[in-house]
Amino acid sequence: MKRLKIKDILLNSKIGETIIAKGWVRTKRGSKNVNFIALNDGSTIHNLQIVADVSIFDESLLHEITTGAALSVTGKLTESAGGGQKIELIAETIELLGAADPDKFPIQSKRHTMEFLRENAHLRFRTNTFGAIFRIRHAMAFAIHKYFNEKGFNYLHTPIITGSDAEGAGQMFRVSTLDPKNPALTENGEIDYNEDFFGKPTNLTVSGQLEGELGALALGEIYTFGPTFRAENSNTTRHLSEFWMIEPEMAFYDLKDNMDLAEEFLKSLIKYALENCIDDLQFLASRLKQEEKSKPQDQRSMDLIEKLEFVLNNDFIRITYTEAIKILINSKPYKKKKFQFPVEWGVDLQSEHERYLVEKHFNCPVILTDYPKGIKAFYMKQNDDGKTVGAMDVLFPQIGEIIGGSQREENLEKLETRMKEMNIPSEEMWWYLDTRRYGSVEHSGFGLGFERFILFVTGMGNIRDVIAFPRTPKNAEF
RNA sequence: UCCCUAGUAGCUCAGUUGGUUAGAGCGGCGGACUGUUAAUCCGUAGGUCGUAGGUUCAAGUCCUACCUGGGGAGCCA
Repeated sequence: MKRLKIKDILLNSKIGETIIAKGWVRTKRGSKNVNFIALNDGSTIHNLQIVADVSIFDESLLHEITTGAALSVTGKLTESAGGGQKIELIAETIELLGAADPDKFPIQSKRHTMEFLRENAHLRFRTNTFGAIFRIRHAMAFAIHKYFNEKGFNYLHTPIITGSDAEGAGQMFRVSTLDPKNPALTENGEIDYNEDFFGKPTNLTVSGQLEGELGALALGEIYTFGPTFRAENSNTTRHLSEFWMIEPEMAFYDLKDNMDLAEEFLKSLIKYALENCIDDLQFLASRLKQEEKSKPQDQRSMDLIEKLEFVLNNDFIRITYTEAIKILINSKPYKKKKFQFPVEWGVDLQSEHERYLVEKHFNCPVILTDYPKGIKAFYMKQNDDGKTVGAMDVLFPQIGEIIGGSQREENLEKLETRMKEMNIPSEEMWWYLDTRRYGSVEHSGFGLGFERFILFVTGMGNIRDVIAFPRTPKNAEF
């Protein structure tokens, strides 16, 4: 007899069949004659109810069936006599695969705080919430590859270790094999990187974009999907030191093509989640609703599934940075001096401004384009007005910037001038500039923060709860 | 990094203007119960009050420093 997964048992198995199920005990309830065991094997949010007649099992065995224990159960499927489920398994044999000392096992069959579960990240997979989150996370990773594959994009593996410090996306983690206590020194007493593993200073990547462009300008369309590292001392609900990023890069795409792709891409992922993860989404939605009950009426947000459907069925608002500034200057909070930070053309928008636009003014995802060149990266396409660049940021309610992208500057001269202005060492970037020397074409790309997107789909509030083992300043446990 | 806030039983929390032996619910354990749904009922054990100093006759409670968590801001995806 073959072991069946609980998902398949609940979906396909027939009343009267004798089967084997294996999994972990969520709860056990008992009375004099019969014990009920909720068994979960991670294949679905739903549990299989095991019915154990007390008279046919050893008392010591039943005693060891506690929350967290692993069991193998053989029995016959029957229509459930109780109300909570359609079918249940009448146990004939129960094998205790692994006990879980009830005095020590930290996960109880009750609500735990997210903080407590974060400290028990090795066991939190065994809760309904984290089971749902990680099944959805997997489904979204799969849907990303599926989407790009179907569009003819090539998955490009850009390096994790980079010798370039010109990516300009923030503080980097150094990669070195030098002895930190006694590093090789030059005659001047400085660290001699010639003696280091790669013969030069190296770091963990903060973006695969520059290498991605090299691939796109030959393969046509590529995407990367890999870990990204930022050594910034950020302590927020939306930042990780190690996170996953998806970076498509497309030849012959202008800014509008780029936006169209970003919007279609995000919607296809949401659609996939609604079509394939509805059980888990419904669980998270009801969990969220429970949590919202403690909040004041005006701070409650839309139902999770309604929110996903709303984003799926509505066009993203597309406006330029310049138009956004006008809207902000005419806004109530601006006139009442409620904004903490100034609003004027040329300064970067603060999250209070983005939140106003997305959550109050439009109440819809917004794509902001054509930012002042002074606040954006060197590689962005310089517009004809001489003041702005072809950038685009996709802003989502509650989360803020979920995608940052741009059309890339393909003109060698303009790019070199801009690099000089921004003190970017162009000698080190010879390989990047070569793409503009030989057969340069217009191209575009963007970066999607995977965990930020998972936050949106799951409705979770803290980015540390949508990655298995979060790395943040002062925390690299597990 | 800055601002705010918290740290008391395995978990979630209460603990009054400083005052005797620090409490509750859940969980655990023991028992009861004809099918439960986070079962229910009765009983029971369980504490270096984050750490180190200080003030005081007396500190869980006040002060200082540090550590850790949470929320917000900045940096960004």
